[in-house]
Amino acid sequence: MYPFRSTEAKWRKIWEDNYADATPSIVSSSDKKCYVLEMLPYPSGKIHMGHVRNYCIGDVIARYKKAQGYKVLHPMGWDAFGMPAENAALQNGAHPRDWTYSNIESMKQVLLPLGLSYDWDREIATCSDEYYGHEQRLFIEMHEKGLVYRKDSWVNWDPVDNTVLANEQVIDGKGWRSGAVVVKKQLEHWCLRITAYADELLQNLEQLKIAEERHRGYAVEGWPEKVLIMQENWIGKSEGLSVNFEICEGDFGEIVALTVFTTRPETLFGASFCAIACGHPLAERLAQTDAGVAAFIQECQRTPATEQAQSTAEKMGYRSKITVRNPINPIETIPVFVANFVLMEYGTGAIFGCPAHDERDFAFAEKYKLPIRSVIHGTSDSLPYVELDGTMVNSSFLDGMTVLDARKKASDYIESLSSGVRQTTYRLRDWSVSRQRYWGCPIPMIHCEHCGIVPVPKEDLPVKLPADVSFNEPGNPLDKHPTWKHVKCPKCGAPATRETDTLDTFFESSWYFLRNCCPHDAEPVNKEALNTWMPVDVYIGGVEHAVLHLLYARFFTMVLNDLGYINLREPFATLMTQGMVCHMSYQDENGKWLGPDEIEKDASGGYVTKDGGRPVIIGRAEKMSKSKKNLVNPEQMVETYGADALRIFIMSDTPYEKDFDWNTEALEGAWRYLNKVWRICEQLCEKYTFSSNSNDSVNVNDVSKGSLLATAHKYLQRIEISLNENAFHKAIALHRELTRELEREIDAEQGSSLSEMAEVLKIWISVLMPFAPHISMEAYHQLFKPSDLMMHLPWPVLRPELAFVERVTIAVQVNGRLRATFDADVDVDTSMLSEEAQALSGIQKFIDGKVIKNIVIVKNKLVNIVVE
RNA sequence: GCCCCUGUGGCGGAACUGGUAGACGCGAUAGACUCAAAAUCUAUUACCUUUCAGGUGUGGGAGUUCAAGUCUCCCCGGGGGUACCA
Repeated sequence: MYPFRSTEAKWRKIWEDNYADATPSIVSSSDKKCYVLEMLPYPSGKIHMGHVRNYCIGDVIARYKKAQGYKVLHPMGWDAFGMPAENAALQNGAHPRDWTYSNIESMKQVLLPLGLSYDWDREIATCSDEYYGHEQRLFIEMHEKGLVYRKDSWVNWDPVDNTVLANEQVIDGKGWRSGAVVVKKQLEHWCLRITAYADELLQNLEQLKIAEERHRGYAVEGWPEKVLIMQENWIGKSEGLSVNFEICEGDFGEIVALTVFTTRPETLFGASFCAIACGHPLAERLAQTDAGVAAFIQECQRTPATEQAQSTAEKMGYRSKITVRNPINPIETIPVFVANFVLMEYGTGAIFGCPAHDERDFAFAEKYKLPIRSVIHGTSDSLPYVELDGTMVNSSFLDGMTVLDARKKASDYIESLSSGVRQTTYRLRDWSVSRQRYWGCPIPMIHCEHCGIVPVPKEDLPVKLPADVSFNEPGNPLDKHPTWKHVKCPKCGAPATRETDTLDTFFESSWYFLRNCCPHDAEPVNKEALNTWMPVDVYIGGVEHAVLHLLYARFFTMVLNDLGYINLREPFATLMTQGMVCHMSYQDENGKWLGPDEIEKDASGGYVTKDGGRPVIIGRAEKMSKSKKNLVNPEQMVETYGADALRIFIMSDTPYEKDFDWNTEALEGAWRYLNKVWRICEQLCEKYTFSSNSNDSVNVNDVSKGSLLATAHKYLQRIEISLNENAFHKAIALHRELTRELEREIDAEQGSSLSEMAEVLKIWISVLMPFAPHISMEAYHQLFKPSDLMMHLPWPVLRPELAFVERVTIAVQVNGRLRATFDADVDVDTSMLSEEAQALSGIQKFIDGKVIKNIVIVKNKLVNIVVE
């Protein structure tokens, strides 16, 4: 039995004592680097299987790259600010700092036994004054650049706790802790001008599709398509035209025209109505004189304000008494509706409707019997026709043009009339970073009655959080602190107050990957270190960060480039989003979640509750969560089966990007496999004595075809391919096949020479090392007894001439059905294949007495004989 | 609603540019070893039949092809994102 406990402890100690995973320095330009990074965890106190999966993926890549001779940067840190620390303070009186640091410590005690190759010397906790002090300096420099500003806008406000709540903390319109009805409150807060980068954030998505080859040495997918699409939608750029429709009747004071925004100016000739939002100034004016409009607006306001209710509400409109004139087609006037589906917040709060080419407008026109006039002759006659291929019709001077040409021409025309301007709108909003919370980075600003807002002088940084705070009163402890906020104005010396808002925790995670390159530098970042290590070559994390974190981090990189700190615009060359770790969940007949320890098998093999034998409903595998009681504790698994077994298991069976179904029996299978590996090693140690410097490789000419060494190289080649495409589960499957080949040779007692066997075993053990490092190191040392202790194993050098396949199996089909196979030399002449196939006895009976119409021969693959 | 992904044995999943479907693992069945159990090893494991052989099979239906899990069209199921964005 493989003594995994002692072996794993032994190797962890060796690695630790020898700083085996210290980040190497890059000395020459020929050094290849690889920066492997996993999204930094929040120190909640528990390491769960999702973390384990995330870090195992990163570690396999880091170790593989290291073995291949890359200089690898593989750091770990803690995203340590945030609300849970304050909630803990409220619940059990622990200081957020103590709570956070003790969680970090306990999580680290679970991570260390996994044998992850982190350079712990670079560990960062974002709540350290050192880290957030640098962050404050970046904030001030952004302020100097005009990228930070104060803004008045609406926030979720809990009137009992006197605090802003995040959207996630508003449940059914009530504060999650106080239960008070959350109100919208207008508040001054700090914003980052991310919209200034909207265009670049959007445009660069294109280049993120493919990772630049120089970072990996082979072509590889950059970012997953779905993440790129999500970011694109989030930024939501639309280019169009705002057009003024002259109001034909009535006097509305300063309002003489209705301005609408459109992305389809080419369809202006198809306009048959305009619609405005209930909150539009014109609607309010109309309501004063038109009781029908007023009643309609009231009716709309009865719909609950939740997004859910609004989006499912029926689309309704009310036809006002006024009409407007379409500037492109002034001989016609069209009616104006007040409509519940037009949003005041987007565009101008007014639209024109072209029913023939927009689904919603079409439905609206049918409902209110409005004209539907097609202006695009497209590839289909059914309406609405929303495609863009086609030619313009019924559109005066646009007739005959393509849609895109007409769009340009119509826009030019409207602009020449001064009836509108081209306009680009974005869905992306500036990033509000103020939080009325204690456990965050203090915003380094001072409010002075005389000088206004004054940044804290850089030499006074960091602005440290006070340790002595009370959570007994509601509201922001910083604001309530007796002394902390009172300072002198750095400019005029008059009494002034500190900003008591702290930064959103996404701020810390927006630049930690840069700090990781130079965690001990006196400056926020060190340009040379960034030039060396950035970009992150492989970034691994959950898809839930597809938009916010990854967008903010990209934004920061661009800003830090503009501030002169770094020489690149995009921080992450490749992004890998791993799937969730799921587990079977159980419920009783009342829907109460049951843990595995609360159920048992009954006589018929079904599950019942231990308590009372009530029936148990077995749910599908769901994401592990405390509430569903389907958690599996990683610590316990390492204790029972060892780190290597857990590592190899979690990388097996399922592609990394898909959800992973936990299965403790299969983990046991991985444990059995490692025991087998160990048993084989023990046998080999008895049988062979390898000289410690048996590094001379076997001459190719001395290796016989079909020998184990040739087989090992074939597997090495396939394993490399699998690893290069991040198909870790396939690499493990191939290793198991190779193990079987090795066992077969041992059983057969046949003949690889000593040096052949040495090379075979080096391949066999070294390719296992990224997955199961402890057992691999131990096995290697037992077998080869190197004179100096090794910290890592080098990746075996593939010998393509040995990996070359000499014999292939040819499939023989008759009329496309497989009837036989035979072996042939690779690349044998096609006519030979044909003859041999027809001569096979198993084939004769299918072709005897029939006319052969055709024979399809695919070299090295198959012969298909077509008869009759 | 729209967009994206996905559908292969009891289960997780393999299958390079269309070319032997089910690698590898889990589970299951039988056997060996054992006083017995565990561990280990061997064999079988898509389905059906008249089983030294043949037929059917990759959600369903059509099509292209000598050949379709793979390509095209239609339909159905599952998952995710997003939402009146003009």
